[in-house]
Amino acid sequence: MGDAEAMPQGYPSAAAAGTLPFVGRPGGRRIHSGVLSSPPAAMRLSKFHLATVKEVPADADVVSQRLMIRAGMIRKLAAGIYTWSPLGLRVLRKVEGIVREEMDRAGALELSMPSIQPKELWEETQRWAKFGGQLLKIRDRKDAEFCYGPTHEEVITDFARNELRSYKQLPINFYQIQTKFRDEIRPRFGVMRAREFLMKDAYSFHLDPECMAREYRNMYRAYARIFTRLGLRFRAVMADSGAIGGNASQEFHVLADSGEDAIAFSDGSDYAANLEKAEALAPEYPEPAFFDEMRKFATPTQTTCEDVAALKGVSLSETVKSVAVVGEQGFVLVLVRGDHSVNEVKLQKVDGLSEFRLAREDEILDYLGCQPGFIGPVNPRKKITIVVDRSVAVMPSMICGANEAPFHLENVKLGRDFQQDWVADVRSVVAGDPSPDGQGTLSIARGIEVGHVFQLGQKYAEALKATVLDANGKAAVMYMGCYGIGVSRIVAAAIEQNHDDNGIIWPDAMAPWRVAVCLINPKNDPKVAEAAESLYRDLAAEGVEVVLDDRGLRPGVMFADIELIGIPHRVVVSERGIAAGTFEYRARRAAEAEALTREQVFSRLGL
RNA sequence: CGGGGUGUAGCUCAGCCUGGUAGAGCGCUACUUUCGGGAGGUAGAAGUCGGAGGUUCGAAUCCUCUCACCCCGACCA
Repeated sequence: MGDAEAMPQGYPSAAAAGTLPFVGRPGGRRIHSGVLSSPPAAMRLSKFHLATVKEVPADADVVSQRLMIRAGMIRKLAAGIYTWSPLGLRVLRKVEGIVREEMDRAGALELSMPSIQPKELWEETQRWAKFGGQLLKIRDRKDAEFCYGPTHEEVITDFARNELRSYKQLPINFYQIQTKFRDEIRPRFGVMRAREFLMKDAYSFHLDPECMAREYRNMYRAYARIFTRLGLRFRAVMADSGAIGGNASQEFHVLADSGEDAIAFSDGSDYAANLEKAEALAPEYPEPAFFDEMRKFATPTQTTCEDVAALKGVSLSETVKSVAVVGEQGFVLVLVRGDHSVNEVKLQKVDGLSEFRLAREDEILDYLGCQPGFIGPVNPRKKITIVVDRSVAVMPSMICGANEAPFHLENVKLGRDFQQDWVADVRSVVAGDPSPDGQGTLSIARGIEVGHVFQLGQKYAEALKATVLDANGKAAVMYMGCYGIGVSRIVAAAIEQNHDDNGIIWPDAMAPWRVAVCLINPKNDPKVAEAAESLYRDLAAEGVEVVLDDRGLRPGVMFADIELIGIPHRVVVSERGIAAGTFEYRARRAAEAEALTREQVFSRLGL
C-alpha cells in the first residue's frame, strides 16, 4: 500500500521526506526555530547527560518502550506518567517544532490554554458526567471542583464566545501544544498509551459548514505534510468520531504491526477506514430450494461456535454467535456469524444501545432460561430484543444455541423460527470482505493513531452559545472543526516503525543529532582529538546538529550507545584513519562503514 | 471493576516454601593492566527487605490490613 494514495495531490510521498525544501537545512537560517528556545545544535557528550542502560524493566512490553528506556529518553514516575530526559526531550521538541511550523504555515494561530479547567464549563456541555473515568477530577482548597484537561473543546469555545463577535473575524483557527491528562483504565506501552501526554490540538471557527469543510481539508493537507516531513509511513483513514462528537472525521495512522488500532483498506480503491468504522456488507447466498425443519442436537461439551462447527463438520460461517448485552431498554441478544465478531462502536449506534454492557450470567439465565454456552434466539424464556447482523439476516439457515443445555439447533431460519427486532451492521469487517465502495476487497493492517481531524459542526458552539453576528446582524452559532496530533505518541510510533537489533533508527527530521563524531583512543595520538575537534567545529559552523563523543570510552561502548540512540550518521576519527587521511563514515542503516575524505563526508551530509 | 502476580542495593533479580548475622550480576567510586564492537584484576561505597500492625526468644521469610506497580479480563457465552 502506498502512502501517496492517502495523500492529497501535489505532495511528495513519505519516501521523499528529508529532501523537501522546507526541511530545516544545515546552514539555512530558520525564520523561527519552532520552539521557544532551541537546545544547542552542537553538543559534547562529555557535557551531556546520556543515560543508556543495558537492562530494562521486565514490564516494558513493546519495542519503542524498551528502546526509549534503554536509550535513556524516558523514565517512569508512575503508571502512565514519564519524565523526558534531555535526550528524549530533544526528540520530542523536533516533532513539536515541525508540527508548529506546519500549523503556522497553514494559517493557524498558536495560543495556550490552562490545563486545569473548572467543572462548571464541563457541565455546560454535559461532559462532566459523560466523559467518564478518563476525566481526572480534582478539588482546590475551597473544595471547588476542576479537571485536568483531557481535551479543550470547552475552554476554546468559551474563549471564542468571548472573543469572537463578528463574522468578519472568521474563519479562525487556534492551536496549542500542551500536556494533557487522560486517566486511562490501563496505561501501557510507555508513552504510546500514557496517561499524561503531549498533544497538539487545534480548533477552528466558521460561519457556515462549507467554510468548516474547507478548513478541514486544509488541516488534512497540513497533517499530510507533517507526517511526510517526519519521515513516517502513514495512512489517513475514515474514522468514527467517538466521544468528541461531530460528523466527518479522519484519522492518521502510522503503520506498525504493534499498533493498537486495526485499519481496513481496499486493494481496488482509495477506501481506507478504521475497523471501528469500516462498513460490512452482507454477502449473497443462493436461494435454497427448500427448508429443512429446525432440529435439536446434543452438544455435550461444545459451547463455542468453533466447537459446534467442528462437531457438525461444517464451516464456522454456518454457525451464529449470540452475544447477550443489556442496554437502556433491557436485555438484547446480538447475533453475528460464527466467523465474525461484534463491533462495539457499531452496536452503540443501534437504538437503545448507545450505552450497553455485557449481560451477567444471572441475567442470561433469567431471560433465556439457560447458561452461557448454549444460548440462542429461539424460544427465550422472557421477551427479549434481537439484533441481527446483516450477514446473519441473509443466511438461508443457521446453527445456534438451543437455550437448553447441552443442546444446539440446526436448520434455524430467521422469520420462521424466530423474529428479529433490528437488522444492522454490527460486526467488524474481516480480511477478504468486499470494499464498501464496491471496488476491490478489504485487507486489515495495524496502525498507531497519531492524528485525528474532525468536523465538529455546532455541537459545542450550541451548548456554550458561541455565536457571532452575521452579515444580516443576526446571531449565528459558529461551526467548528477540531484537529489533534499526539506529539509524544509520534516519538514512540516512529521507533516502532524504525529500529533494529542495535536500537533506534531515527528519521533525519526526528534525530536528537544528525551526526555523531566519535574519537578512538585519542590519548595515543593528539592528532585524533585535533582532527575530531576541527571536524566537529566545522560541522557545527555549517549548522549541522552534531554531537562529539568525547567521553573517552572504549569503542565498543561508544558505538553501542550511538547506535542505540539512533543517530543517523556516524563519523569515526582514529589514528589509522588520520594516517590514511580519511574518516570512517557509516549511515545508521548501512551494513558497513566506508573510509571517506573530509570532503566526501561533507558531501554525504549534503554540504 | 473482576482475577492473578510482584514489591529485597541505582538497575535486573535470587533468598521466602522449611523463621536464626542481607546476597548475586550489572552500574557506581578508587587504583591498576587494557584500549576498534558493551574489557580484566584488586579494593570499596551502597538496602528503614513498600508501609502499618500482629505471631514469635527471634520475621525479608508466617498472619492481617494497607499502599504501589505489573499482567490478564472486562464484546466472541
